[in-house]
Order: sequence, then structure tokens, then C-alpha cells
Amino acid sequence: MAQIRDVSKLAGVSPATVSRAFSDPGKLSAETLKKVLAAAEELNYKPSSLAQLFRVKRTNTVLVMVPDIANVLFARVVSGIERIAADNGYNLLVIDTKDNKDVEAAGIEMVETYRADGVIQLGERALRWLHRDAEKCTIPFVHAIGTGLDESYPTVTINNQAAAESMANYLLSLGHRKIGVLAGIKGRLVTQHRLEGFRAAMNAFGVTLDEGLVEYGAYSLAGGAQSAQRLLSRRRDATALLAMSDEIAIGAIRTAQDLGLRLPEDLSITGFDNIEFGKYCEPPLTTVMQPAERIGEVAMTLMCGVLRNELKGETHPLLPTELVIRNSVCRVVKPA
Amino acid sequence: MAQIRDVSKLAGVSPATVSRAFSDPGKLSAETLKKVLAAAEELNYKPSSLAQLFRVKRTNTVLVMVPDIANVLFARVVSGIERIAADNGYNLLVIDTKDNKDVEAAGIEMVETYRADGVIQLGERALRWLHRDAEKCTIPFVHAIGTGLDESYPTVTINNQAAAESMANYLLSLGHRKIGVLAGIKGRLVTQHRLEGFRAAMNAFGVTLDEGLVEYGAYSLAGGAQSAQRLLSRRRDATALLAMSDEIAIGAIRTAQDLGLRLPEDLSITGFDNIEFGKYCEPPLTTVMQPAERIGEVAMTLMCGVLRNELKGETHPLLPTELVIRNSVCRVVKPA
DNA sequence: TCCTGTTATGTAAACGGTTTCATTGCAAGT
DNA sequence: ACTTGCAATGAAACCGTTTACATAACAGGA
Repeated sequence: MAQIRDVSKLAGVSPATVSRAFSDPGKLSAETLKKVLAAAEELNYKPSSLAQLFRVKRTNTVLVMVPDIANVLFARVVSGIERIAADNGYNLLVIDTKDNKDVEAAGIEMVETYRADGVIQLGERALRWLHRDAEKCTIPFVHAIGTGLDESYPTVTINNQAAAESMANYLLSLGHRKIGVLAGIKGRLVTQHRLEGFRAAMNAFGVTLDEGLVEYGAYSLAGGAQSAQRLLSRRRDATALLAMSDEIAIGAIRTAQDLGLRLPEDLSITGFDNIEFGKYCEPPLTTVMQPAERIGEVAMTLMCGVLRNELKGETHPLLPTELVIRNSVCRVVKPA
Repeated sequence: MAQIRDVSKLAGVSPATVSRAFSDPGKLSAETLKKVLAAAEELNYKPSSLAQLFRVKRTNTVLVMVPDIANVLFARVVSGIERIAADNGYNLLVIDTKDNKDVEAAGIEMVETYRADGVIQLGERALRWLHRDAEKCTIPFVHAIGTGLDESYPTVTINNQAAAESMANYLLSLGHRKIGVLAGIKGRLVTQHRLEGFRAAMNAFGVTLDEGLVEYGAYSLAGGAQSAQRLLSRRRDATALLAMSDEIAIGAIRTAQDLGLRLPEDLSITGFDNIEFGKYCEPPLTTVMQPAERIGEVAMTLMCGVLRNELKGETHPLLPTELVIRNSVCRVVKPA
């Protein structure tokens, strides 16, 4: 591959001039510029990114840490991040953490060793705190799809509690009182917040959440199917099930159908996230929309801000959610 | 951040020794090593990747070009790639091409300018041919989920034609003769190959594929729903629909149900890929399994091979597919 | 005419490691 | 005792850019 020196020789100028021809063409006289560009073209010269980046000590790369890239919700967030990154000339390094603390910690190291300029983390844990000296950790960091609104680093998420509350309210307004919960992973903050939302809504209606009707499990299709299995084999008195993700809900629908229940007549089921598949279920899933791509876009926009040291505006945006009503819920039939 | 020079001073050795302490500890005497490591620890020194990579002219990074990262199938492939990459110390740069030729071409440039050591491309087009001088293009390249088995670069995919054939055979063996096809994007090689598979199977049964029963569309839920809509509003004589992806199939199921058809009695529908959601549909989707994660793993393994110049074994593996039979298909009822 | 300021370009020093080659010390072989 | 070879380390060149600083040419103002 041709180097800057080759080009400079061919064009009869100094390497500095060639460099300027690419980085700041306005500084050169028209004829010099033309000469240089022609020489570069002839030699098919392209500046070595490696050398450039090394020189300026920036990578123009941001690291994205995803708990599971194969998960539809996360994949959509990444898609949003990617769009904004591309628009701003950043590249995306993607790491699938599989929820493993060690690989998360490695993420920090990547910016300390100049492999990435900053990191966007998706999901529960904020790896920043894994740093040996967390208080002083200054690496550019953005956290999305998590919680931690009070943190010092930017954060983009939704109001999980409020969203959960609105979903529960909807069910309550249709007369449901015996409501089961297909929760996500126990101990996760998202899980807790959504549960609090459910509980708050019920309390407002004067009903208390029956702890015997909540089942925890993975945020996945299989997890939902299993949770529903456990719940339904133990109790059959619930008229509705609040699932903490669409995947959980869809898994539960499968189980309910296998059990011979008619949906939604015998059992109403709701989801959370509004992934595309929910629309195509049978029955189509009533859920609450979480703007995944948008979350990714906003997260990357914030990252651009911190990298340019010109963060402005809200640094802890709560993106709007929305109840999307389809057919997996019906009014509870009053036993005469 | 501490530099190698700082460490060397503190440890009272030369920078070269420090360098060796990290890259080839065996070369040092035990006590020197200890001294150096202690100094490095004290200063919290970590070698700058940027400087290292620049010096050795490798990035330890491979670029993955995905047509759509939010697509479940591709996301799973990426997941497989990631696993192997991590095992081998490679990082993954991910670009969502959105099927855009320009960004694909930019991919090549990234390895030419030393931002990545090689590129794995997913999907239809092999960007390698976008290179200004394709014949001579020598960048490390692997193509997955595509076709082009006869190419000079490694390729990992399935036998689309055979897989499609087996699916069609299954339908035919259950008595179906009027079979519609919900094809993917017209002109795509995958689409053509699968169509050929369908056609071959039918010919073997002495039935010819009715061109009036094939509908093209996007490889997506919405695409499937629309194609089914068009097909079903035009012709109602098909007893079964062969969809070219699970998403298309699931979209079609929705449409069929909205039209009041009973599945599978009134209409059998089959998918392709075996994404997880297919198992949770109503009715659960009969499909042909494509080992997505495995494809990713194999692709990355091949990439490791070419990067180390020790490619061995099959460079055009065809991974095995498998018919997975669920309940979206039934034997055709003979009109008396 | 001389001084000053501006513009276009060149010179050379970084950037932070790795690696080749040279040097030293010491053990083993003759 | 003298050579030989190996192991451990150091000195310095090098990777391919960018950029601070120096220089030269030239225009405009006093």
C-alpha cells in the first residue's frame, strides 16, 4: 500500500502538504491540491487509519455491550445506535456479554487501552462500577435500557414503573381483579420497578397483589412458557396475566393454549416492549410499547455529546411509552 | 495514563524489557519479570492498543457486515460469530448495511485502511466484488448466509435448494398438489435457489409449480402478511403455502387467520429457518432448520484460518438442515 | 522603501509501543 | 585456560501519520 511519502514524492511536495490535502484542503492552493489529489489517486493512496488514530489518540469507535445480541429488543436498540453512529462517523465495536461480569470489566479496559473512545452499555448492570476506582472513573459512558436515573453518567430508558402501572390499570379497568404476574428475572431492577408499577396500580384500585400469583423467570419465550406452566398448574383463579416482556407473554400464550384455555376469554395476557412478533400472535398481543430503536438513537446521540465535550440538554431522558391494545385482553365476565 | 517509559524507569530496566514482560514473559529472568510487573501494577500501566496495533499493523478486529442487525436470523449468526471471535481474541466491528451498496463498499476500505483485518459478510451480495479491481482483491473475506459456492473466498451456508426440496416433498407426501409459494425478494439468489428446490420436488411428483401461485415480497413479517394477502385474495385453491422464511410464514398465518381460515385444516403453511418464535405460533410452525449460530461460528473459524494463513479443511461448508415438523401442516383432505 | 501581516509550504519532532541487533555474563565443552 | 554458545538485557530504529514551528513569498500600509 502506498504511503504518504510516496504521494508526496510523486506530487513533489512535502508529506505535511499531502496530509493537509486530506484533512484541511482549504489550506492549500488550488493547484497544489490538484497535484496532490492526482498523485494520491494514481497510487491509490489511502491514509492508514491505524497511523492516524494512533497519532491523534482517538479511535472513532464506541463499544456497545449487549447482554444478548440475539434478543430482539436489544438487537433493535443496537440498530438505533448504529444508525446514529454511522451518521457521526463512529464505528461500533459490539460485545455480547452474556451477562458475564468478567467480559463486562474487559469493556472498561478497552477504552483505557485506546481501543474505543467510550462505551454504551445495555441492560441491567452498569459496568462502570466494576472499575477498580469507580468514583474516579471518567471514561465516556452511557447506559441504556437500565435504571439508575440518579447516576452521574447519562442514562436513557423508559419509566418502567409508570408503564407497568398503565398496563395494570388497563386490566383493572376491564374488571380484572385476580391478576397473575409473569415476572422476569428475580432481583433485576427492571423486574422490581415493573412489579412496583403493577402493585401501585392495584393498590389504587383497592386490590392487593397476590404474591402467590407471581412467578419469576427468564426474559425469554421459554422462560415465559415455563413460568406460565408453573403458575397455571398451581392456581387457576387468575383472569389475567401481566407478563414483563412480550417474549414471556408469547411463551405464556403457548402454554395457555396447550392447556386448552381459550384466549382471551378464559385468560387475558399482556406483554411489554411491543416487539413486532406480538402483532402477529394469536391472539395479537396487548402490550406497552418501548421505543427500542429510539432508545438506541438517543443513547448514541448522548455518547456523541460526551465525546465532544458538549453534552447539552437532558442527560437522563425518559422516553415515552404507549399502551398498544390488541386482542389478548378482554373484559372480565362477571360471574352472575 | 502511564507509559512504557515510566514503567521502565521505575523498574530500572529498558522499555524493551517491559515490552517483553507483557508479550513474551518467558524470555525474562524471574526476578526482572517480577520487578517489571510490580512497577506496571503500581502505575496501573496498560499498553496502548493503539500503539501496539499501529506498530504491528494488525487490528485484531474483524468487520461484520449485516443487512439488518435487527433481523432475528442475522442476529443469531452474529451471536455465533461473536462467540468464536471472543475465543480467539478478535473484536467485532459491526455495520448494518441496510442493503446499501455504498456502505458495503466502505467495508472494503476499512480493511484497506487498517481498521479491520478482514470482513465477514452476511446475506446476498459479496461486497468483495465491489472492489475497484475485484480480481486482484486479496482482503481476507468470508461470506455467510449467501450462495456463491464456487467462489475463491470461503463461504458458509446451507444447501438452500435441497432444504427447500425436502420441505416441498413433505407437503407433497401429505397429498398437497395445489401449493402456493410465498417467496422472498425477487431476484435474490436465495430466493431463486429455494424456488428451484420447490420446483424440483414438484416435478419429481409430476406436478408443475403454478406460477400464478407464487408471490414475492420482503423477508419479514409484514412482507409475509402482504404477500399472503395478495395471493389469497386472488386465488383460494391452494391447500398449502410454502414460505421462504419463518417471518414470512408467521405473517401469512396472521393474514390467513384474519381471513377466517382454520389452520392447518383449510390451509397448511410452512416456514424456513426455524427461528424460535415459530415454536410458539398458533399453530406451531413446521419449518426447516437453518443452524444460524453454527453458521456464524463456522464463518468466524474460517476467518481465523485465513487471517493466520493456515486455512485447512473445507472452505465451502454446507451446514446440515433439518425438517422440523410441528402443527402448521396437515394431510390434505381428499374431496370425495 | 521598509515594515508588517498573511498565506502557502516545508522541516522535524512527536505519538507509544515492538523488534532487530549488539552486548554482556556465565556455563559448558575441549 | 580458552573457546563457544546461550540467556538476559539494552540501544536505537522503526511503524505512518499529524502538527508545532520555521520559512519564504508576497501584498498592503506608512
